Amino acid sequence: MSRQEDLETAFTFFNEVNIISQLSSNSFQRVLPHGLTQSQFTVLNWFVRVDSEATPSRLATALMVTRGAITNTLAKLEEKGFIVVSPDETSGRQKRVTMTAAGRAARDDAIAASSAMLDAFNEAFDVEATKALIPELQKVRKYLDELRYS
Amino acid sequence: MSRQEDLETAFTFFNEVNIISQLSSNSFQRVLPHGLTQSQFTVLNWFVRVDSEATPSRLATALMVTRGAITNTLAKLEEKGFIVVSPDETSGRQKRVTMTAAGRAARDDAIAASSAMLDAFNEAFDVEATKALIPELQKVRKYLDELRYS
DNA sequence: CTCCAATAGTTCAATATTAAACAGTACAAA
DNA sequence: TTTGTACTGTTTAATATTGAACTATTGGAG
Repeated sequence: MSRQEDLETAFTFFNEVNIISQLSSNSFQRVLPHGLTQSQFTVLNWFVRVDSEATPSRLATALMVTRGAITNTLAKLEEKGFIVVSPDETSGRQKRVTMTAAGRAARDDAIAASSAMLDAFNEAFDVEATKALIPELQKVRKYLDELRYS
Repeated sequence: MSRQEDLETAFTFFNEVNIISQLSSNSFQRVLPHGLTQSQFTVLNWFVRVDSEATPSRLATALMVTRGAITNTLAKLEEKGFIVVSPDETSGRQKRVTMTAAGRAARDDAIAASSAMLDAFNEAFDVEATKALIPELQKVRKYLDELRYS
Protein backbone atom coordinates (compact mmCIF):
# COMPACT_ATOMS: atom_id res chain seq x y z
CA MET A 1 0.00 0.00 0.00
CA SER A 2 1.62 3.27 -1.10
CA ARG A 3 1.54 6.40 1.00
CA GLN A 4 -0.58 7.99 -1.69
CA GLU A 5 -3.18 5.26 -1.48
CA ASP A 6 -3.22 5.47 2.30
CA LEU A 7 -3.80 9.21 2.12
CA GLU A 8 -6.70 8.66 -0.20
CA THR A 9 -8.15 6.08 2.15
CA ALA A 10 -8.03 8.50 5.08
CA PHE A 11 -9.35 11.37 2.97
CA THR A 12 -12.24 9.25 1.72
CA PHE A 13 -13.03 8.09 5.22
CA PHE A 14 -13.30 11.63 6.57
CA ASN A 15 -15.19 12.72 3.50
CA GLU A 16 -17.84 10.04 3.98
CA VAL A 17 -18.11 10.90 7.66
CA ASN A 18 -18.61 14.55 6.76
CA ILE A 19 -21.35 13.89 4.25
CA ILE A 20 -23.22 11.60 6.64
CA SER A 21 -22.92 14.24 9.33
CA GLN A 22 -24.34 16.93 7.09
CA LEU A 23 -27.20 14.82 5.80
CA SER A 24 -28.22 13.54 9.21
CA SER A 25 -27.86 16.96 10.85
CA ASN A 26 -30.10 18.46 8.19
CA SER A 27 -32.78 15.87 8.84
CA PHE A 28 -32.40 16.22 12.58
CA GLN A 29 -32.62 20.00 12.57
CA ARG A 30 -35.83 19.90 10.61
CA VAL A 31 -37.65 18.02 13.38
CA LEU A 32 -36.20 19.84 16.40
CA PRO A 33 -39.02 21.14 18.64
CA HIS A 34 -39.25 24.33 20.75
CA GLY A 35 -37.36 26.29 18.10
CA LEU A 36 -34.17 24.60 19.22
CA THR A 37 -31.10 24.99 17.06
CA GLN A 38 -28.56 22.22 16.71
CA SER A 39 -26.24 24.07 19.10
CA GLN A 40 -28.94 24.58 21.67
CA PHE A 41 -29.87 20.92 21.55
CA THR A 42 -26.23 19.93 21.87
CA VAL A 43 -25.93 21.93 25.09
CA LEU A 44 -29.03 20.28 26.55
CA ASN A 45 -27.84 16.86 25.48
CA TRP A 46 -24.43 17.51 27.01
CA PHE A 47 -26.06 18.00 30.40
CA VAL A 48 -27.74 14.61 30.08
CA ARG A 49 -24.72 12.75 28.80
CA VAL A 50 -21.79 14.30 30.61
CA ASP A 51 -22.47 16.34 33.70
CA SER A 52 -25.28 18.14 35.48
CA GLU A 53 -23.35 21.37 35.83
CA ALA A 54 -20.79 23.34 33.83
CA THR A 55 -19.13 26.69 33.29
CA PRO A 56 -19.66 28.43 29.94
CA SER A 57 -15.99 27.94 29.17
CA ARG A 58 -16.18 24.20 29.73
CA LEU A 59 -19.15 24.00 27.37
CA ALA A 60 -17.34 26.03 24.73
CA THR A 61 -14.42 23.61 24.82
CA ALA A 62 -16.63 20.53 24.85
CA LEU A 63 -18.75 21.75 21.94
CA MET A 64 -15.78 23.13 20.01
CA VAL A 65 -17.10 26.63 19.59
CA THR A 66 -15.77 29.99 20.75
CA ARG A 67 -16.68 31.46 24.11
CA GLY A 68 -18.53 34.20 22.24
CA ALA A 69 -20.73 31.62 20.57
CA ILE A 70 -21.54 30.00 23.91
CA THR A 71 -22.48 33.35 25.42
CA ASN A 72 -25.05 33.67 22.66
CA THR A 73 -26.34 30.09 22.82
CA LEU A 74 -26.71 30.14 26.60
CA ALA A 75 -28.60 33.43 26.42
CA LYS A 76 -31.11 31.86 24.02
CA LEU A 77 -31.52 28.79 26.20
CA GLU A 78 -32.00 30.94 29.27
CA GLU A 79 -34.72 32.99 27.54
CA LYS A 80 -36.54 29.74 26.87
CA GLY A 81 -36.16 28.69 30.49
CA PHE A 82 -34.17 25.58 29.59
CA ILE A 83 -31.09 26.45 31.63
CA VAL A 84 -30.18 28.62 34.60
CA VAL A 85 -27.03 30.68 34.68
CA SER A 86 -25.98 31.77 38.15
CA PRO A 87 -22.90 33.36 39.66
CA ASP A 88 -20.38 31.01 41.21
CA GLU A 89 -19.93 31.88 44.89
CA THR A 90 -16.47 30.37 45.01
CA SER A 91 -15.15 32.26 41.98
CA GLY A 92 -15.93 35.76 40.83
CA ARG A 93 -15.04 35.18 37.23
CA GLN A 94 -16.85 31.95 36.57
CA LYS A 95 -20.53 31.25 36.09
CA ARG A 96 -22.47 28.14 36.89
CA VAL A 97 -24.82 26.69 34.28
CA THR A 98 -27.44 24.03 35.03
CA MET A 99 -30.35 22.57 33.10
CA THR A 100 -33.93 23.05 34.30
CA ALA A 101 -36.67 20.42 34.31
CA ALA A 102 -38.13 22.17 31.27
CA GLY A 103 -34.75 21.87 29.58
CA ARG A 104 -34.59 18.18 30.30
CA ALA A 105 -38.10 17.76 28.92
CA ALA A 106 -37.23 19.73 25.79
CA ARG A 107 -34.21 17.50 25.22
CA ASP A 108 -36.38 14.40 25.60
CA ASP A 109 -38.90 15.90 23.15
CA ALA A 110 -36.10 16.39 20.66
CA ILE A 111 -34.95 12.79 21.00
CA ALA A 112 -38.54 11.60 20.61
CA ALA A 113 -39.02 13.76 17.53
CA SER A 114 -36.07 12.11 15.85
CA SER A 115 -37.06 8.56 16.69
CA ALA A 116 -39.23 8.08 13.59
CA MET A 117 -36.17 8.93 11.52
CA LEU A 118 -34.00 6.53 13.48
CA ASP A 119 -36.61 3.77 13.30
CA ALA A 120 -36.63 4.09 9.53
CA PHE A 121 -32.86 3.95 9.49
CA ASN A 122 -32.88 0.80 11.62
CA GLU A 123 -35.35 -0.80 9.26
CA ALA A 124 -33.11 -0.16 6.30
CA PHE A 125 -29.89 -1.16 8.05
CA ASP A 126 -28.89 -4.12 10.15
CA VAL A 127 -28.66 -2.75 13.68
CA GLU A 128 -25.88 -5.20 14.52
CA ALA A 129 -23.79 -3.82 11.66
CA THR A 130 -24.36 -0.29 12.92
CA LYS A 131 -23.44 -1.34 16.41
CA ALA A 132 -20.25 -2.93 15.15
CA LEU A 133 -19.11 0.38 13.69
CA ILE A 134 -19.45 2.32 16.92
CA PRO A 135 -16.30 1.12 18.72
CA GLU A 136 -14.19 1.93 15.67
CA LEU A 137 -15.68 5.38 15.40
CA GLN A 138 -15.16 5.95 19.11
CA LYS A 139 -11.47 5.14 18.73
CA VAL A 140 -11.17 7.70 15.96
CA ARG A 141 -13.14 10.26 17.93
CA LYS A 142 -10.97 9.79 21.00
CA TYR A 143 -7.81 10.10 18.95
CA LEU A 144 -8.96 13.38 17.40
CA ASP A 145 -10.22 14.59 20.74
CA GLU A 146 -6.88 14.05 22.45
CA LEU A 147 -5.08 15.63 19.54
CA ARG A 148 -6.58 19.03 20.22
CA TYR A 149 -5.14 19.22 23.73
CA SER A 150 -1.61 18.47 22.57
CA MET B 1 -32.78 -6.22 21.18
CA SER B 2 -35.54 -3.78 22.19
CA ARG B 3 -36.63 -0.88 20.05
CA GLN B 4 -35.29 1.44 22.69
CA GLU B 5 -31.84 -0.11 22.53
CA ASP B 6 -31.88 0.03 18.75
CA LEU B 7 -32.77 3.70 18.85
CA GLU B 8 -29.88 4.33 21.18
CA THR B 9 -27.54 2.45 18.88
CA ALA B 10 -28.55 4.58 15.91
CA PHE B 11 -28.42 7.77 17.96
CA THR B 12 -24.95 6.93 19.24
CA PHE B 13 -23.76 6.08 15.76
CA PHE B 14 -24.84 9.45 14.34
CA ASN B 15 -23.51 11.22 17.39
CA GLU B 16 -20.04 9.74 16.94
CA VAL B 17 -20.11 10.56 13.25
CA ASN B 18 -21.03 14.14 14.08
CA ILE B 19 -18.25 14.60 16.58
CA ILE B 20 -15.64 13.15 14.23
CA SER B 21 -16.90 15.42 11.50
CA GLN B 22 -16.62 18.49 13.68
CA LEU B 23 -13.18 17.64 15.00
CA SER B 24 -11.74 16.78 11.60
CA SER B 25 -13.35 19.77 9.90
CA ASN B 26 -11.85 22.04 12.52
CA SER B 27 -8.39 20.65 11.89
CA PHE B 28 -8.86 20.76 8.15
CA GLN B 29 -10.09 24.35 8.07
CA ARG B 30 -7.09 25.51 10.02
CA VAL B 31 -4.69 24.40 7.28
CA LEU B 32 -6.71 25.46 4.23
CA PRO B 33 -4.59 27.66 1.92
CA HIS B 34 -5.57 30.66 -0.23
CA GLY B 35 -8.07 31.82 2.38
CA LEU B 36 -10.39 29.02 1.31
CA THR B 37 -13.38 28.29 3.49
CA GLN B 38 -14.70 24.78 3.91
CA SER B 39 -17.54 25.57 1.50
CA GLN B 40 -15.22 27.00 -1.11
CA PHE B 41 -12.99 23.96 -0.91
CA THR B 42 -16.00 21.68 -1.17
CA VAL B 43 -17.01 23.33 -4.44
CA LEU B 44 -13.52 22.93 -5.90
CA ASN B 45 -13.35 19.33 -4.75
CA TRP B 46 -16.75 18.64 -6.25
CA PHE B 47 -15.42 19.62 -9.66
CA VAL B 48 -12.62 17.10 -9.27
CA ARG B 49 -14.73 14.30 -7.91
CA VAL B 50 -18.02 14.59 -9.75
CA ASP B 51 -18.16 16.66 -12.89
CA SER B 52 -16.21 19.33 -14.74
CA GLU B 53 -19.21 21.60 -15.15
CA ALA B 54 -22.31 22.55 -13.19
CA THR B 55 -25.09 25.05 -12.70
CA PRO B 56 -25.26 26.94 -9.39
CA SER B 57 -28.47 25.15 -8.60
CA ARG B 58 -26.92 21.73 -9.07
CA LEU B 59 -24.08 22.69 -6.74
CA ALA B 60 -26.52 23.96 -4.12
CA THR B 61 -28.33 20.64 -4.14
CA ALA B 62 -25.14 18.61 -4.11
CA LEU B 63 -23.61 20.58 -1.24
CA MET B 64 -26.89 20.80 0.69
CA VAL B 65 -26.98 24.56 1.01
CA THR B 66 -29.47 27.15 -0.21
CA ARG B 67 -29.15 28.79 -3.60
CA GLY B 68 -28.43 32.04 -1.80
CA ALA B 69 -25.44 30.49 -0.11
CA ILE B 70 -24.09 29.20 -3.41
CA THR B 71 -24.45 32.63 -5.01
CA ASN B 72 -22.20 33.94 -2.24
CA THR B 73 -19.67 31.09 -2.35
CA LEU B 74 -19.35 31.21 -6.14
CA ALA B 75 -18.83 34.97 -6.04
CA LYS B 76 -15.91 34.50 -3.63
CA LEU B 77 -14.38 31.75 -5.74
CA GLU B 78 -14.73 33.84 -8.86
CA GLU B 79 -12.99 36.80 -7.19
CA LYS B 80 -10.08 34.48 -6.48
CA GLY B 81 -10.03 33.28 -10.07
CA PHE B 82 -10.72 29.68 -9.10
CA ILE B 83 -13.90 29.29 -11.12
CA VAL B 84 -15.54 30.90 -14.13
CA VAL B 85 -19.24 31.64 -14.24
CA SER B 86 -20.59 32.18 -17.73
CA PRO B 87 -24.03 32.48 -19.26
CA ASP B 88 -25.52 29.34 -20.75
CA GLU B 89 -26.24 29.92 -24.43
CA THR B 90 -28.93 27.28 -24.49
CA SER B 91 -30.84 28.61 -21.49
CA GLY B 92 -31.35 32.17 -20.42
CA ARG B 93 -32.02 31.40 -16.80
CA GLN B 94 -29.15 29.03 -16.08
CA LYS B 95 -25.47 29.73 -15.63
CA ARG B 96 -22.52 27.54 -16.36
CA VAL B 97 -19.80 27.13 -13.74
CA THR B 98 -16.39 25.62 -14.44
CA MET B 99 -13.15 25.39 -12.50
CA THR B 100 -10.01 27.14 -13.73
CA ALA B 101 -6.49 25.71 -13.71
CA ALA B 102 -5.78 27.96 -10.72
CA GLY B 103 -8.80 26.47 -8.99
CA ARG B 104 -7.58 22.97 -9.62
CA ALA B 105 -4.16 23.94 -8.26
CA ALA B 106 -5.72 25.50 -5.16
CA ARG B 107 -7.68 22.33 -4.53
CA ASP B 108 -4.50 20.27 -4.86
CA ASP B 109 -2.74 22.67 -2.46
CA ALA B 110 -5.51 22.13 0.05
CA ILE B 111 -5.21 18.36 -0.22
CA ALA B 112 -1.46 18.63 0.19
CA ALA B 113 -1.81 20.88 3.22
CA SER B 114 -3.91 18.28 4.95
CA SER B 115 -1.65 15.36 4.18
CA ALA B 116 0.53 15.81 7.27
CA MET B 117 -2.61 15.48 9.36
CA LEU B 118 -3.73 12.40 7.45
CA ASP B 119 -0.27 10.84 7.67
CA ALA B 120 -0.37 11.22 11.44
CA PHE B 121 -3.82 9.66 11.49
CA ASN B 122 -2.60 6.71 9.42
CA GLU B 123 0.30 6.21 11.79
CA ALA B 124 -2.03 6.01 14.76
CA PHE B 125 -4.62 3.82 13.02
CA ASP B 126 -4.43 0.68 10.99
CA VAL B 127 -5.15 1.78 7.44
CA GLU B 128 -6.80 -1.54 6.67
CA ALA B 129 -9.26 -1.01 9.50
CA THR B 130 -10.06 2.46 8.18
CA LYS B 131 -10.50 1.08 4.70
CA ALA B 132 -12.87 -1.57 6.02
CA LEU B 133 -15.19 1.10 7.41
CA ILE B 134 -15.59 2.95 4.14
CA PRO B 135 -18.05 0.62 2.37
CA GLU B 136 -20.31 0.64 5.42
CA LEU B 137 -20.24 4.41 5.61
CA GLN B 138 -20.93 4.66 1.90
CA LYS B 139 -24.02 2.53 2.31
CA VAL B 140 -25.29 4.84 5.03
CA ARG B 141 -24.44 7.91 3.00
CA LYS B 142 -26.25 6.61 -0.06
CA TYR B 143 -29.29 5.74 2.01
CA LEU B 144 -29.48 9.23 3.49
CA ASP B 145 -28.76 10.79 0.13
CA GLU B 146 -31.63 8.98 -1.55
CA LEU B 147 -33.91 9.83 1.34
CA ARG B 148 -33.81 13.52 0.60
CA TYR B 149 -35.19 13.06 -2.89
CA SER B 150 -38.18 11.09 -1.70
C1' DC C 1 -50.52 30.52 -29.41
C1' DT C 2 -51.39 31.80 -24.72
C1' DC C 3 -51.20 31.25 -19.98
C1' DC C 4 -49.44 29.63 -15.88
C1' DA C 5 -46.92 26.85 -12.87
C1' DA C 6 -42.23 25.55 -12.09
C1' DT C 7 -37.43 26.68 -12.20
C1' DA C 8 -32.88 29.61 -11.83
C1' DG C 9 -30.50 32.91 -9.79
C1' DT C 10 -30.23 37.17 -6.80
C1' DT C 11 -31.25 40.04 -2.96
C1' DC C 12 -32.60 41.08 1.72
C1' DA C 13 -33.13 40.82 6.74
C1' DA C 14 -32.23 37.86 10.45
C1' DT C 15 -29.25 34.69 12.89
C1' DA C 16 -25.10 31.98 14.31
C1' DT C 17 -20.41 31.95 14.44
C1' DT C 18 -15.62 33.65 14.54
C1' DA C 19 -11.53 36.36 15.82
C1' DA C 20 -10.05 39.96 18.38
C1' DA C 21 -10.35 43.44 21.85
C1' DC C 22 -11.85 44.26 26.36
C1' DA C 23 -12.75 44.20 31.57
C1' DG C 24 -12.74 41.77 35.60
C1' DT C 25 -10.80 38.08 38.53
C1' DA C 26 -7.45 34.59 40.30
C1' DC C 27 -3.15 33.11 41.59
C1' DA C 28 1.61 32.36 42.00
C1' DA C 29 6.27 34.32 42.01
C1' DA C 30 8.99 37.98 43.49
C1' DT D 1 2.13 42.64 49.48
C1' DT D 2 2.73 43.59 44.81
C1' DT D 3 2.93 42.48 40.22
C1' DG D 4 2.37 40.15 36.15
C1' DT D 5 0.33 36.41 33.76
C1' DA D 6 -3.36 33.58 32.73
C1' DC D 7 -8.15 32.76 32.66
C1' DT D 8 -13.54 33.93 32.29
C1' DG D 9 -17.06 35.85 30.18
C1' DT D 10 -18.82 39.70 27.10
C1' DT D 11 -18.82 42.67 23.25
C1' DT D 12 -17.88 44.07 18.56
C1' DA D 13 -17.33 43.87 13.51
C1' DA D 14 -17.09 40.74 9.86
C1' DT D 15 -18.68 36.63 7.49
C1' DA D 16 -21.55 32.56 6.12
C1' DT D 17 -25.92 30.80 5.96
C1' DT D 18 -30.99 30.64 5.91
C1' DG D 19 -35.77 31.58 4.48
C1' DA D 20 -38.47 34.39 1.92
C1' DA D 21 -39.44 37.69 -1.52
C1' DC D 22 -38.40 39.03 -6.11
C1' DT D 23 -37.21 38.93 -11.25
C1' DA D 24 -36.58 36.54 -15.30
C1' DT D 25 -37.09 32.49 -18.03
C1' DT D 26 -38.80 28.01 -19.46
C1' DG D 27 -41.99 24.71 -21.07
C1' DG D 28 -46.20 22.32 -21.07
C1' DA D 29 -51.48 22.23 -20.81
C1' DG D 30 -55.25 24.12 -22.66
